[in-house]
Amino acid sequence: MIKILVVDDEPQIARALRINLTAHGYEVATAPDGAQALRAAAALVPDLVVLDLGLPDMDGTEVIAGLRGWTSAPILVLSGRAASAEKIAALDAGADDYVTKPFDIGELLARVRAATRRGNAGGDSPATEIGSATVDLAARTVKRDGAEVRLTKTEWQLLEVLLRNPGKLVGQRELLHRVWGPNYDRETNYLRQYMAQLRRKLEADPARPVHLLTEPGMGYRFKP
Amino acid sequence: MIKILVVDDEPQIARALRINLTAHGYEVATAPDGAQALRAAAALVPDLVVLDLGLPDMDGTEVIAGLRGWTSAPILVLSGRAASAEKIAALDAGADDYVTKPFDIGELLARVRAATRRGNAGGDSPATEIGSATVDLAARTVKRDGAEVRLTKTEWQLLEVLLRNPGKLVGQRELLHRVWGPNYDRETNYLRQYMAQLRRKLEADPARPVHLLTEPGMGYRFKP
DNA sequence: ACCGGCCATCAAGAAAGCGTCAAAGGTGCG
DNA sequence: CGCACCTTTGACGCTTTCTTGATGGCCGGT
Repeated sequence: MIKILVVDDEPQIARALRINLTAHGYEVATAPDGAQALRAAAALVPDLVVLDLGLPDMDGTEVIAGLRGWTSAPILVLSGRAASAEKIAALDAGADDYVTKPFDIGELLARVRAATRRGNAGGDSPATEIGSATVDLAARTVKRDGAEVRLTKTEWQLLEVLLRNPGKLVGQRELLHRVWGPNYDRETNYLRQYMAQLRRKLEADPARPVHLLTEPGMGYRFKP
Repeated sequence: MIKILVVDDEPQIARALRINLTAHGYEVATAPDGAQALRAAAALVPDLVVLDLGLPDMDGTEVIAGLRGWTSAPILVLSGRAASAEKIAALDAGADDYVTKPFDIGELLARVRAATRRGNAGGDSPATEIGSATVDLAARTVKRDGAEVRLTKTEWQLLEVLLRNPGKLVGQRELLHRVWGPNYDRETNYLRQYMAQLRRKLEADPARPVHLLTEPGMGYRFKP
């Protein structure tokens, strides 16, 4: 979850931002002035800071400088002042973007996405645990006891369908359709063949599977 | 020297930008339309692109998409339209900033500084190790045992996609799309050809690659 | 207890994908 | 205009993977 720190002394604006950002899946914290903003930033280590320049206790550039001392998280400045000199000062102090009030909330969200996109570029992907093995669907890697395990294309496709429906039973026909195509309905021997291979590569005891389970007559199930 | 590509169909604006940017120590190239912009970007590999959205031949978001396939250099959009929907579309297409005309040249320069600062200090160590070879994506250089290794344009594009996803599997369709364009889907022989050349130039034992790996039936992977 | 259905496992032949070599178009440059 | 380099093709062994068939075990129904 991406953490955003909103710094604004006007409660209604802070509240509006919090609601909008939270609704879009961000984790939001707020601070009403510069001192608390710096403290909150140190405690939370946010991934992005939305900073109003019109704070009661400190100058905006000081806050930026205080943040830039130890973090390189993007800083998106809000301000009522449209003067170019103000913008230049903020940007050169270390801000990444500058939006003048009144602002369109959709545009602000787009700028937030643009700013966070860069940080996410080399990011990690979610991994699923299967007993002693770790499966990374995005990277297409499997690690087991530190060693890499290689899966073939068909094995990946089958495993992916199961892992994307954790705990749920997936019918044999659905598995066949998703992996081999709509013309395959009754080739359950394919499933047996490849489930056995997956178990051999992932389960601690392939003969007695714990996570890749067979539901006789119906299908298969991945149990986390 | 930081290279900037200015894309604008209005000669006086392009000229004004070139003069101002050059005066501030940047190396500037210009392009009057989208097609030439993409060609110039491929040839120059700029560190930043200033892009006017009102181009005669292509939609602005198409140009952004075309650039984003190749490079992750910051894109600063200029536009006469102040509508939020336009801004959101451009930012979500991959732009990093959006400035409406008429703009203050000082502010633009500050935004250029902010965008380039992020690229330099953003924590990305531009040098990647591949066995005995050292690849610098930003400088477009490869050194191996002290000697320079030359890569062709296509080789660079292919290598860049892989290196930007370290450890991750990149599907062959995605590789074809990113390097040769969206009309290439099944020309896996291209991939074989160029992967072989890259391995010959980078791997210690091209016949038994350690870093540029093949995942049969799926794609290729760069393993650090 | 017998039988039939379903599943796991093993063992081939068939097919697809990969690496490599070689050579024909294109393009830019001197 | 010719040259050099890069890109695009084509073809051929070779390995890996997919497909297919056969065998034996487990379980519920008769």
